[in-house]
Amino acid sequence: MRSGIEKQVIQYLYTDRELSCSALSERIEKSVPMVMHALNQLMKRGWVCSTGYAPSTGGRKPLLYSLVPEAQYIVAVAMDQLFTRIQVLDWLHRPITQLETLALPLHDNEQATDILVQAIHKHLHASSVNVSKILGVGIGMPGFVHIQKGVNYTFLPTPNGESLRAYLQKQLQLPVLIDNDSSLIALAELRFGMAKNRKHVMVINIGWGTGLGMIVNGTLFRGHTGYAGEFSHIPISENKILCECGKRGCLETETSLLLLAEKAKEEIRQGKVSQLSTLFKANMHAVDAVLEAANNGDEYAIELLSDVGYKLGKGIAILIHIMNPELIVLSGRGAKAGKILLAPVQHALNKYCIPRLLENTEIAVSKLGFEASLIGAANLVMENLFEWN
Amino acid sequence: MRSGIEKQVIQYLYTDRELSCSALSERIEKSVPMVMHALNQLMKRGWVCSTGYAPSTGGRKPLLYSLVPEAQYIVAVAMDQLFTRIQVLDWLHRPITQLETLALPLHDNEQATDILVQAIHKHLHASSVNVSKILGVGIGMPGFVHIQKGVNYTFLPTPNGESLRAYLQKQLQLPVLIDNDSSLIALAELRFGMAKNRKHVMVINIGWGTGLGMIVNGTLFRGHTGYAGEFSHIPISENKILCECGKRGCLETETSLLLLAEKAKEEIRQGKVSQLSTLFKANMHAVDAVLEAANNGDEYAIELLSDVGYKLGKGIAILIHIMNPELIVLSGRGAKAGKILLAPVQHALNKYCIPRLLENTEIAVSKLGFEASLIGAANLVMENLFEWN
DNA sequence: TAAACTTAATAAAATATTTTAAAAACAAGA
DNA sequence: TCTTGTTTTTAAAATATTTTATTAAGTTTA
Repeated sequence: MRSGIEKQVIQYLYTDRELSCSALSERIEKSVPMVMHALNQLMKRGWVCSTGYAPSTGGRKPLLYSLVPEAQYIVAVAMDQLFTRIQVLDWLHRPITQLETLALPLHDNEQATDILVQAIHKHLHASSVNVSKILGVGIGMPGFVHIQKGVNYTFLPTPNGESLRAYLQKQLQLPVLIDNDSSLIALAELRFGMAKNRKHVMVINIGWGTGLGMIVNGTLFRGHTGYAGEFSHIPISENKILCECGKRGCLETETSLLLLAEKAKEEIRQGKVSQLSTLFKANMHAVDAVLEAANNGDEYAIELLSDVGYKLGKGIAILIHIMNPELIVLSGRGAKAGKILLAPVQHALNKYCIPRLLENTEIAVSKLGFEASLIGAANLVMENLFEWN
Repeated sequence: MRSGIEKQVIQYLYTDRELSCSALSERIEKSVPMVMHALNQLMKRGWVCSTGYAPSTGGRKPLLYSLVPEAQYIVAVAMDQLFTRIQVLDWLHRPITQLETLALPLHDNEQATDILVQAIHKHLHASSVNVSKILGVGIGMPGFVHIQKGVNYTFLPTPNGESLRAYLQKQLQLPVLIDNDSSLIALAELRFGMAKNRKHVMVINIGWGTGLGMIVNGTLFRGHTGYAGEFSHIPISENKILCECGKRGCLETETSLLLLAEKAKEEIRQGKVSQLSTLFKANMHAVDAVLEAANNGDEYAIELLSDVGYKLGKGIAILIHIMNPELIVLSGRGAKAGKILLAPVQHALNKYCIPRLLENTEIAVSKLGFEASLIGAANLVMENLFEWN
């Protein structure tokens, strides 16, 4: 990739699908002749093609360009503490292989890394994807991920302390990029979701725990050592419950869906009346059961989620005071029940936020939903295009 | 100012005092010939001069350049809720006039703006400063300041709703820049203090209240509508004390030095033994009395400040979790007693922070101290050089 | 103490990039 | 329908910027 312009053209076409030469020129802030040159180079390589004319806006019709979707593929991997999803996507996020979900608990799991490698290997072999067309593998994972070093300090250990990224790269014989799951969800929202073209957005990853991906000045914010957004462990609660992190009073102890599901199970056992009693027996994770029951209007499930929403809202109030974002996006697994969470979150914000700050902050539920993690993983590969060795 | 390079040369020489052409070239990321040209232009104008050779680092000695300190002056104004300081500074921050401090309470004060105007007018007249050499007036002030609009929504009202900046500009017949006081303190730390050359720094403005200026990605962070860093009103306390902002449980209710002084006065009245009983009678603000007593080793004052420090530390723990900064600077009026605050802050951080985050976060007391506000105000003018109309 | 290696400053050449000009394609109003 | 004003595209010219080469000045090593 000679010119930086070519790279930018690819990235803009990836996020915006179809753009004219002059539109690209404005975005990249380079002259039309230079962008035209880059487009011609990319067309020669077969990565870009023109896709007809856009309607005139008062003058000559602009010729539109877009990526050739099937020119290159990306392996997107979205991991959480319990499940891992794998899928090959093209440049339009269209699935090339069927989504594969495997149960892969990461906690204290020495074999996790090798299971992951085997799963990706098998996925690629089972589907007859042309491996030479694969640009790279993007993996979103929980834990303290150091992206420069390519290390995950929390999960997915490697033999003899090699960096996870290097190990995966060696095993898979493909370029591999890893990042924190919440960061990738935020990235997905920034490029393709509700945070698109926004500057300051907080994306809440409502999953087994509570994650945060921060968009600051239009880019993903990582902080000094890459661990910014440790939202779930801010000391805020007086409940004294011991958190996984070893401290007490973490926000996570009040908003974790995993803990909520435990509580629900216990109360159902003690005779609470709810749809959940049957759903819990179905082949479905307890958390998903609660989310589904709430969406079906089950009073008890709604009550449980509302409580989480209110506590979350108090945490978000802190976030708004410090960051003054224009938008808060509720995303991740819990976005399925986003509508139900929205009201109590808003309620808490009204109570805990200075009106001048709140009035300019929008609260929304992700439209990408649970797909955000996969899209973010794919996007990670695209954003780091040709920067690996 | 024709070229953007000239502006950057001025700004780098302003913050770094003396630099060689090649050092400037590296910083500005422009070739040596271009920077040389800009330097020559600026020397023709009499704003820049060469100041001898630097020691060799293995080859030819570099010729150093710096600003001509007395070429232009800046009026720096640092306001807080009770006092306003005014001083004319040169390009080396050397005082051209004597520091003037006037009591100017801003709360519910309709005349505040005109008093400010008159004070600046008088200050400039009394000292015989050549007004044509004044580049502009930089003012740091508390309240919700919207810098684009040049408006302060909290204090300093203007007749018939004109923007504060426009009004001041008209009245003073000089370019005026306004900004939030805590932001300017952070800016001062970034350019001349402990945050220099750092990327992610949180500067705590310990004053009558508790302010926060945020350095993110090496620049001052303002958020969506410019009010980022409303640290003091995060809902964190269970004390239920009604805050000025109208909410209960704000951090400010636990860390405000003004409230602390009130408490001290009350307890002294009830017979508490302390140096404070005599200091309170001196011609000194009660808050300064507490700070001084603490520095003198007064047990009661230290106890009061330690309590504030611990509460503040809990708030800072939240900040660290969200922002993952490399450095926290305790600055502002309270920095005088910074050493006393440091221990309880550190104590709270050890208790409330995830070790992995804390181990990469330095906590320090500002060396600029109370001067930061004036330096920040002057710097505000320099950073917006030639951008006004 | 001279040769070899550094770094800095300047001038000349080469390259990169933008600006301008012109042509093509289209819309809207007279 | 023709004219005028837009916008896009391409080519040519002008400008901006960097690269290279050269000279100058200094340090280090043999």
